[in-house]
Amino acid sequence: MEPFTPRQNAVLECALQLLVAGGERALTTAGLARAANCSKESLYKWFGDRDGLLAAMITYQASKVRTPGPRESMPTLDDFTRSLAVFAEDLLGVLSGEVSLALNRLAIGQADRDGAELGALLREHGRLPIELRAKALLELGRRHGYLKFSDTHEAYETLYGLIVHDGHVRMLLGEAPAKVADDRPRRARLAISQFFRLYGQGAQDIR
Amino acid sequence: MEPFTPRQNAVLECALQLLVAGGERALTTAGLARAANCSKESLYKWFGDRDGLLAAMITYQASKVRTPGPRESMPTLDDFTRSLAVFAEDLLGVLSGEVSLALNRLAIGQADRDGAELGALLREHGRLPIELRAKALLELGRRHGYLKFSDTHEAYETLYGLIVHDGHVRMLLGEAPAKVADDRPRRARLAISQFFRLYGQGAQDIR
DNA sequence: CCGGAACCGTACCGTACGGTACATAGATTT
DNA sequence: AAATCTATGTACCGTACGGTACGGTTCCGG
Repeated sequence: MEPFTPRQNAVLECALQLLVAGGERALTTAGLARAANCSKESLYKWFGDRDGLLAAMITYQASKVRTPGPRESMPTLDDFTRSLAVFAEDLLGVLSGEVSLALNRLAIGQADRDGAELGALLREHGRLPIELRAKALLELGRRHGYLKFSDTHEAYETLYGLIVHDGHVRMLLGEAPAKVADDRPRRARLAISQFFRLYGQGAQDIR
Repeated sequence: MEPFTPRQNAVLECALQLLVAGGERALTTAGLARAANCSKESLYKWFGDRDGLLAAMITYQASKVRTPGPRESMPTLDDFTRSLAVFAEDLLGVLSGEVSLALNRLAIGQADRDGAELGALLREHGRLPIELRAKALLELGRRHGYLKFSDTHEAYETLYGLIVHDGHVRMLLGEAPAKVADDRPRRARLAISQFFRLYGQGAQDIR
């Protein structure tokens, strides 16, 4: 939708860097102009507004992350399980990333102003792609008879909860990501194992 | 140390109200002084600092919430299940409360400054009591033979994930609590049902 | 009745930041 | 070569807010 120019991308990258380093308070228009060797006037010309800049940062960051669609070949149950584990580790990796945390903090800190525009943006560009990818994966598993569920969304939310627990909020509150996302593979394996016990073939559907 | 005087409590209550209504930006010292009919000088005398005020707000709010210890009588499995469901609904209720959301947003918004003091405070006074209560409940269930697990913390985190999913972050990002905590009892029942399938008696422990 | 402590209301100060204006320098077009 | 467009850097403005100072008032103990 808004492919920025390379120059603008560089400025946005710089802005993300500032945000990660010092939080929102460190991201001032003057500071960004100085750090990125551009003028404040250009900032306002390009992004219109400080809020516009923040929004642009989110869409820019989202444009960097690509969510690989599931490879269609999914022959064995073992492959499918591995795919789920990869998803789980990816999810934990993304959520514990510095930039992700900084942007989420930013959006949450502004969730009261103007209808939570940034929050909506973050949900749409950040969470939705992940959600769609996971749901596609789940339904693929169901098609192959590895999973059994009637409500895809419910299954997805359960999977998310089993993987993340309350780790995301704890990290957002300042807990060290290392402490939360520690031993990511183990945690991913456990979550997937639990998920299979709830939704795997052979488990009766919940009602 | 922090039993505040009634007058100070009233001021803190007023501050919470301002925070809920308009977010952090609406919570200015001058505005609070005006709304609470007190002087800025008193604010600084009592709380030392704006950050001190924010910290006081958190401890004050925490002091209002009491977590009932589990009643020791827990004869039947049905009673225990009901207790778990009550915990689940309580948890969803607390997390979707206006004041809780506002304070979490506040702490997250400041999670970059001075070692995330507010975040630590929130974890200690807000989440820890809930965690302890839940763990006590879980271990009570294990003592009665209703549950089977080796790692209490792991079981607790799983329970938390099954109940909350990513609803907390979504609400923090501005999604309507009604949309997330909608149909709380159904969601609580589902989560407890799933939890029993993972950790209930008759389920082999995970390893 | 007196003196002091606590507190209110207001005024004030310094500063930081969002946003605008302008003067200058390269680059691109005509 | 002249003109135009774009971008930089600096200077500037208005405002909002954290923090402090001060005069006036109420309340309480002696």
